[in-house]
Amino acid sequence: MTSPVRVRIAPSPSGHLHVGTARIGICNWLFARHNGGKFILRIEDTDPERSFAEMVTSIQESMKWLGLNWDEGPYFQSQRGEIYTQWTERLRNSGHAYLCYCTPEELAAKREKAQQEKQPIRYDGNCRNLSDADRARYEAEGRKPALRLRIPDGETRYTDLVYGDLTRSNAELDDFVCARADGRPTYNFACVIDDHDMQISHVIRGNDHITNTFKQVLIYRALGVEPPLFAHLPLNLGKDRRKISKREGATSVIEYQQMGFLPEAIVNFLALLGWSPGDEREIMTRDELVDAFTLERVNPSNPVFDMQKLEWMNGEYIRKMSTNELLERLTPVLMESGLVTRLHIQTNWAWMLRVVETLRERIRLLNDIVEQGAFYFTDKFSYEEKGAKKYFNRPGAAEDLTLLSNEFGKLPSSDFTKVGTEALLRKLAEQLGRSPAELIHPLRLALTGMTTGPGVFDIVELLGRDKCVARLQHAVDFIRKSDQQ
RNA sequence: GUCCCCAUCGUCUAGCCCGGUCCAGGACACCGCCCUUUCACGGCGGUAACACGAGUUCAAAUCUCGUUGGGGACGCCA
Repeated sequence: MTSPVRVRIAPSPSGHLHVGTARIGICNWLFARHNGGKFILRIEDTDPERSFAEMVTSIQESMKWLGLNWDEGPYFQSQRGEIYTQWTERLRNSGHAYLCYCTPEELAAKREKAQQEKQPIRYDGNCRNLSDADRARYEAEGRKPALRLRIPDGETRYTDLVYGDLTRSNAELDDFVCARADGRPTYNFACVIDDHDMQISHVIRGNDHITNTFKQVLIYRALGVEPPLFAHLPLNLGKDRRKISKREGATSVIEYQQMGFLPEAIVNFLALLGWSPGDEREIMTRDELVDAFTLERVNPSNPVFDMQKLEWMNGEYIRKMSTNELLERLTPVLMESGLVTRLHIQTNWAWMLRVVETLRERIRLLNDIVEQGAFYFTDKFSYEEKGAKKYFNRPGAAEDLTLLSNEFGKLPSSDFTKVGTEALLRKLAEQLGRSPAELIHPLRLALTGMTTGPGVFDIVELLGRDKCVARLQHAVDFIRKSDQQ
């Protein structure tokens, strides 16, 4: 690599950071880090109608959350007006562009007509060869002209680092607008100016930009400037095989964050969408990704975003993490649920660690802790209907639980351990001539309201004698009450 | 309508550039068994793919062409 590697991610602040944009960002970031280059953040906010300050903030926060630290920027296109003006002048004077007096309304009408008549949708070249008199007439009407690039005959080609040699006939490309009537640049023009001005070495973006690339190459030529290298990545599709959209459910990184996904899992998963290291590794650390990432290994076909696999991967990361770190990540989730306060977590850290220990291999998302672990923090839960039918709605159920409650109550608290209570229950079962499971299932239901969950004696120990006894008695009351009805 | 791109299990992919080692490997999901107080974790096993048709070749998932299917682009949006 002769020139230094400089890549960029250029989101437009019309919404939160989209997972598609994030994936492109990850690839750019990995490419920069792999090559010891720079990763630049540029905000494409030339359209004030669709640019929101709070989204600029949100995008940056999501980037940071994913660990995509940038070396330069954010640059804002909205603050670069003078630079564009200079280049617009240069383009106008180069003779490669001309003024177009057609109004947006006229053009829209023509486009619609062409579409209805199933004709190619293209600019008709109305203003391509205007005489001075024509121009004067339009000016007299008060029309403000836009600046269009005059596309030469022939064809345009470039070598894509992912898709290889690509060619397109210039006849297929419109004379497109570079500067609007008010002087502001359009996307393609601003993009070229910025990439050149920021000395971007590789433009790595979604393959929906391939058509734009031909146009941009033409701009570079008209300006007499050397274009960067281009690499287009496949587009990740939603389950419906279309460009991932709102209908999909979660489309922005922030939503995944709120669902309880880990940033490292998202980065790992997204990096593997359309790219693979070539061996059979799947769970890869950030460093491993950086080390292995090359454009050559990008698969050109569009992948489908598979949420189930993301969830699996998130679970892998949860299980890999130390319990201490997991608890730290769980803390905000727990607090938000209203189940516990931060103070309670902090003052009971050791106990919390044991709680997390019992749940860690059962959760895939951080948020799963709320539903699955609620019983550790509150007595206010209802009994799972199916479970109650099966374990409570049985002759002798109340008696069994009463017996268990009494025996538990008699146990000195020093013996109220996982081992101690299990031994007690098994002995009791033997005396009753029943299998331990016949007591264990109702016990779990009484203690947690659920039929699934951590080992019941872990729960017993963590809850402690008093809570266990109280919950058993509450269950007995519940059974007697429903028996009366 | 025009143009561009893509095509291996349901999904993500390895293999394709440099044809034989591929009756196609891994992962998710699914199914079964084991472990077990439940669920989960873990272990073991299973179902499942080279879109189709021609051609080149002794030999094609791999090369060529066509068909079909999918995606994208065609804005004074980005």
